[in-house]
Amino acid sequence: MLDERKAAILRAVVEEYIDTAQPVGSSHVARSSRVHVSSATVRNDMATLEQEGYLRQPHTSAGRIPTEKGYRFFVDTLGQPASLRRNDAVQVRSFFEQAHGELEQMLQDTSRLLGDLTTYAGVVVGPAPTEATVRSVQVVGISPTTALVVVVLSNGGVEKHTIELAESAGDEHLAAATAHLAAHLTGSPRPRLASLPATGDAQTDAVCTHALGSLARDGGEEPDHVFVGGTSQVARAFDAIETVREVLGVLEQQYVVITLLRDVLDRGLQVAIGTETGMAPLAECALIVAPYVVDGELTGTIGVLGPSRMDYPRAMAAVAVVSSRLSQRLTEG
Amino acid sequence: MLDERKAAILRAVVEEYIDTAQPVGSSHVARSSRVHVSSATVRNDMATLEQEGYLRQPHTSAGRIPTEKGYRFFVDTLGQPASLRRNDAVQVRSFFEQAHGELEQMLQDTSRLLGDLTTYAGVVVGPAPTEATVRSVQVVGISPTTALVVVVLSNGGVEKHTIELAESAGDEHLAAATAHLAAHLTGSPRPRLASLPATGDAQTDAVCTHALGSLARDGGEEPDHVFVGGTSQVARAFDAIETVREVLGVLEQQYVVITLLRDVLDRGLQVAIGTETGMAPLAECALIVAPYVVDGELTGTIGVLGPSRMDYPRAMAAVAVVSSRLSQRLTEG
DNA sequence: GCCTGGCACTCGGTAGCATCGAGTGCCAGG
DNA sequence: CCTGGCACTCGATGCTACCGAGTGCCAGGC
Repeated sequence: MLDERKAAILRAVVEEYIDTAQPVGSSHVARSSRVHVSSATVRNDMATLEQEGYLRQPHTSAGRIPTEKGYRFFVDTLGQPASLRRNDAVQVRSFFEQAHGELEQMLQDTSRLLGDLTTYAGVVVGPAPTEATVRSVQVVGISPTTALVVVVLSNGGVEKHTIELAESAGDEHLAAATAHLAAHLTGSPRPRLASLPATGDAQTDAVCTHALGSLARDGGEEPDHVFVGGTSQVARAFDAIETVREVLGVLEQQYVVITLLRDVLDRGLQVAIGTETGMAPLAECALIVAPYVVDGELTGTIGVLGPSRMDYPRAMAAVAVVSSRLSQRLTEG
Repeated sequence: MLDERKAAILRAVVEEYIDTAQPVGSSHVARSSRVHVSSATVRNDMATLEQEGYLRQPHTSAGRIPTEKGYRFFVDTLGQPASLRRNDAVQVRSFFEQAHGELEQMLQDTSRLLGDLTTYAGVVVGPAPTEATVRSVQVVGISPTTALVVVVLSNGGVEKHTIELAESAGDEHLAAATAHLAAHLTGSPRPRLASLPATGDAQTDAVCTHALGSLARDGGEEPDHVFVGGTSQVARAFDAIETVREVLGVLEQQYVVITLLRDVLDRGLQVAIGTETGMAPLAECALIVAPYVVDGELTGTIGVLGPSRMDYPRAMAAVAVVSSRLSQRLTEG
């Protein structure tokens, strides 16, 4: 479609623009080592590239800026994926070596790691709790009339739900309920809506009903956890404060972020540029996503959100490495 | 200290500046209904107020802007606390009526509520886990060589820690460890570093040691949870993008945020203005804090971070109401 | 003695204008 | 088909003039 020289010129423009954020003129490209033709020739080719929609001019007598199509071409023809810089690789390694503690905390930290590596915003969507099976159920009394239902899932996730008991239930009822729930739920998928056979004891049954109800209610609609790290990077990545506002506004809406990442991934994309994200406020952004996998099962998504003039090779390398290391870390336990 | 008229003028300047973000001239103040003197008189008083450090001029021949001392005076003489607007009150009420589910999720949502109410950034510091006593301990096997230690605390918090077992321990050992740990830890404060008497079974002891070690390690240094809502509001509150970057940078550092709120509260302040926060990047900010209380015990802190020209009455009302409703909600279970 | 109207002065912001230069499109020649 | 050359465009920069909101100060009046 594009001959070799035009492709090289386009690539040079994209790279230069990513680097400087300034419209790129023909002489810059001509001087760049890759192309050995005069600036006049570059001008002609650039005019063609503009006609074909890869470049655009902010105004006459200014240099060129890549369009979405231009970035898309650049990304699609990147050749073999870049590897991380040495420093970044060290940072990733040491992060995962010392990562420990709660899953949520680790995912939160991972989003921050992504932000640090790329200087854009890092996003991590937690494992979907509904896909795991129940490993353990326990009802713990907190006060005379409240109890906590703690459910441990096979993927290492823990859910807790506060339930209120109309009349104070004794410890023996809680214990009976724990046993009853454990007997019927362990090994099955996380319940959304279900009922259990009666135990014969009214109080115990009441506790079980409350517990199940709370599991179904909260879990059914409860969104997956989303962690966003490096929001201040967003303010650094854009000059226009209005853009910063819009992007931060999007990142604040957990549900939107989840949907966004899912959609992009579902369309089989690794990179979504500008309108490809499907969100108007992200017109000047690009999003890089990758799934992560626990025990061979696709569980969550990570991503990086930056300006469309982001350093794609570097960001893609970072996302790839982090998703693979995260999968590995979560799989091994 | 300040005679009645000067105080009124100062208040008028502060209010006008909060409203318009423009330096306030003497004629504006004179026209404002509160003061019935000529602009010349106002000018004289404003000159005095400037000498005494309550106001400053961005440059000669411009209006006046409040200094930190000016804001401080304004806040200190606010009289009886404002109450929420009708809409806001409704929003708070409905929020706490439908609040349910996990504690973390609720605190997260609360930070967002604070952001929405005030149009600044809302901050919630979770209950300190170390102050609670252990209600229940359970060891659950996840894979042959990994297990999850789940600890339920008396304040409704749940901690989980992944531990890796050198050699695969059978379910019976996990059960024995659960029983052993439960027997010795239930009712005591969350362990930081402790050892248990041996059970006589080597494998069970190994599990217990791992579990305790992980509790001590992760919990000891693990910071409290911090939730920040409404970061995009920060971008709306300041014109200078550089300020936005700095403030967002601060809000990203969980540890810094915790320390900040604690410090302010420890100094007995309800409002910290500019340098009173003790943080250079927050020179143009103001912070409103309030503790919240569960079962009569001081557990966490909420706050609002905005520009020093924030709408203090409104923000203070929001923080007061939310902290009280949150306390109530958490106390009743 | 304090307030007020009046007046000269300051100085940031805006508009108009000339200049500069990076960049373009196009053309004729090798 | 590439290239050097040339006329042209137009945002950015710098300068000047001007406007007006705002100030400080002073003299007069209640």
